[in-house]
Amino acid sequence: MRHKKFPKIPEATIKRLSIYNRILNELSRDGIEVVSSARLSEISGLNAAQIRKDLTYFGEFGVRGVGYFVTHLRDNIKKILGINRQWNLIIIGAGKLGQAILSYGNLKSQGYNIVAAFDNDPSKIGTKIGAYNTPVYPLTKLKEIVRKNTVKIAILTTPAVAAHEVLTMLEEANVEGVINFAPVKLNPSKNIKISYVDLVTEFDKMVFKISSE
Amino acid sequence: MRHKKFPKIPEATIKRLSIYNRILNELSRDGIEVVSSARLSEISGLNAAQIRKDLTYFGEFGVRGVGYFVTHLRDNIKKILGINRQWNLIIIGAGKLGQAILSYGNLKSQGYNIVAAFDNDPSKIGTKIGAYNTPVYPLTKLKEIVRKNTVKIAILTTPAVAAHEVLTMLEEANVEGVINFAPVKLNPSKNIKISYVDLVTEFDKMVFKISSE
DNA sequence: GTGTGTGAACCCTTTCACAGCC
DNA sequence: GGCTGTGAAAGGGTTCACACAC
Repeated sequence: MRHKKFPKIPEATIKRLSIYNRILNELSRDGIEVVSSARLSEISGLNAAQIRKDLTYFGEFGVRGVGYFVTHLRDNIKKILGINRQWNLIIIGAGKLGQAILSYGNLKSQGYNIVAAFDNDPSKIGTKIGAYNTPVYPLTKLKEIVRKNTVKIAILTTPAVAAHEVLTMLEEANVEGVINFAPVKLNPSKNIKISYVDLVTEFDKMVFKISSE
Repeated sequence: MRHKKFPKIPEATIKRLSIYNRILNELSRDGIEVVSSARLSEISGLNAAQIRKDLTYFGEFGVRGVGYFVTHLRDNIKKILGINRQWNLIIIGAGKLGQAILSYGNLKSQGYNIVAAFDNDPSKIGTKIGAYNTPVYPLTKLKEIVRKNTVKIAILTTPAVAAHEVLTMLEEANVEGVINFAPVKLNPSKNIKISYVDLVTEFDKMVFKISSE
């Protein structure tokens, strides 16, 4: 309900806000207090007008003739994205990719807290894995742990064949969003958000770029 | 040089070709010989007209009133993308994420062969890591191994601070493309292709979607 | 009849150019 | 003077609708 007052925000704008947030964090760490859209353009490689337009979808954060105050803008972007607080996540599939994500410090430092991993491999259940010793549970515990930790987002790193079955369980547990690393289109029955991270297509795109010139 | 005869192909079309390839592989495995754009639309969730338009950028692969012959179309897409052969890759950064990619069977099965990993951690150098026992070398060996294996694509999974330094070395070794998992914009000096895989932005986008309704 | 191939229409996003404000 | 905010223009990509081929 919160942002429906902002109509028609391009998907790409959201992605760029996330990038601005990262850059502003770095500028803030370096003690820089004010930044212009021209400077942000240099750092990000994005068009300066685009940066200004992205920001004005959500308000007027800049000062004419001056620029943007770094921490003020950063804090506002965090609020807009909804990342001005911790998010509890779970991960389904404790294979290699799952373990890599569990150990990925950049998520932790951005407020993403993976509270549990799920797998059906009996040799994994009951152990703690990854850099932050995340406990591994069987999928029968899914509903309970989602409720206890108010988990809204699940990361799916199972093999493709298992993905749909897991999706049904996630829907039953009232998870609201799934970040899907399995190379299959998911067909959610409920109003659940799905996003796709597809590594093979990234490699294929790179091969095309290289091969086509 | 090969595809410059095809003018102005949307970036998104290339990504979809990769998806069509995956779906056609599955259809082929299931013994299905002919498929219509309507059926591909059901499977992929993409608009049928879009699918037809994507394909006609590169030729006329279909038969009116019939559809597309699965293996014929699949083989043509592979040729268009340049994935009708093996590609030797290297990975820089033998941390958790690097190891996960090294062990990711979907890349292997699509003809991506990671021949070596590079890291500066002395305790890793000389060992073999991941599901396919990939050898780990110091970065001083980069040029030699790239040349010996005709490597054109590198995967970058170092921490952000190291990324630029590594990029320079990759340029000197005449690598043509970099798939960058480090959360920094790279500024290549030579004509090297860079693509970005940014996990944190994916999570931020999902949080926005969930928070904004 | 059926399903592709495709110009035209539509829609969305980016970029320009400058008015407006510090 | 300098930099933001923003209508207007340009640019790209998607979808429609139907002619055309089997």
